[in-house]
Amino acid sequence: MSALAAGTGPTSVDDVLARLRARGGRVTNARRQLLEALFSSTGHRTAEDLAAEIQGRAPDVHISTVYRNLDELERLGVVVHAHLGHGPATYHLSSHSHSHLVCGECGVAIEAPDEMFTRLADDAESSFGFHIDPHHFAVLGTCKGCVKPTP
Amino acid sequence: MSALAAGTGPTSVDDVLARLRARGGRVTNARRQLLEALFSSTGHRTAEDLAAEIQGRAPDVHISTVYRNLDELERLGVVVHAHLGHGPATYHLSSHSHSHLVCGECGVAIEAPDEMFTRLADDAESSFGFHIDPHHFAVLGTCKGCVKPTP
DNA sequence: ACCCAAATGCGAGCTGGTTGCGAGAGTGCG
DNA sequence: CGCACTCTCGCAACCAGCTCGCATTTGGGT
Repeated sequence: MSALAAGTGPTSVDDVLARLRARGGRVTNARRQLLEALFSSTGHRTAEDLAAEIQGRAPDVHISTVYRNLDELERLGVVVHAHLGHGPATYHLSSHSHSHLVCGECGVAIEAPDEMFTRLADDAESSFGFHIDPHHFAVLGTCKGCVKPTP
Repeated sequence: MSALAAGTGPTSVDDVLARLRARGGRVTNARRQLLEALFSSTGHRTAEDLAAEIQGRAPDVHISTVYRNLDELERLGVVVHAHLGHGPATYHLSSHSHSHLVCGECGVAIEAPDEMFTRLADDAESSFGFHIDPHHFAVLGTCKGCVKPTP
């Protein structure tokens, strides 16, 4: 672990809002709603998904506001986004960050332990001086259940 | 290597055109141009890029035709596409297939030897029964030159 | 209570790619 | 060679997933 979250583990909605305020930011309804949506689930959420949940409670929070705030929270180190395939990006709290194995057939996303990547990381470092971030893009492949898809 | 290209190493434009014809497909100018563009370079080409080259010689080949033919060639096993980051997909002959390490700062794409992924592949297989395809999505990270970007 | 920068809602715009359609052109067959 | 069959093409419209400009609203320090 290194540049990942640099001591920025977000612990609660209020914690993040405080940090936002400390930075000169403001605590708005849209932000509180977004953070509540993010803290209330552990999974991979798309922006649209989050917007839909928020709009259930606060109908005129616009999706562009959701994008802007996800961006802002990402700059703050509170959330990260990852690409799990051809579809939309998924967002989650940086404290839940991990790598993914995504099945190209059925789309299932397996959360892989980081240790699985340490040897690849070492190799890339020693061969190319390249420091990998395995969290951002999923590794494509075929899952157990799809390995024999043609009946 | 296994499902990758199943004996389908394309050797020349005419070889592929013959295979296309054998399948009930037709040999058209757009297809010949596309194949020539693909065979004449080794790098990562975007659809737009290929279209531009083709349009230099055959101006009314439409980009949608390029997309459709890239698709078709992919189904044939002649080309593959890979995602090297947030931008457009890149296409190349399946015989040039390889993995990539892409720098999130400067965008450079390093072609990584497949052996670098064998241990990750083994781990994923034994832990999850998951068969990885490291060619399709690049691994993000930071390259040698960008590792100390803040002066 | 006042003020003003920060944030919002809204719609238009952008990139990358897909699709429906009618016209046109390869290819097998006679 | 010429016909017919159907594959493919060019085109424009469309779609997803974001992003941006702008006028308006609002949080919060004083």
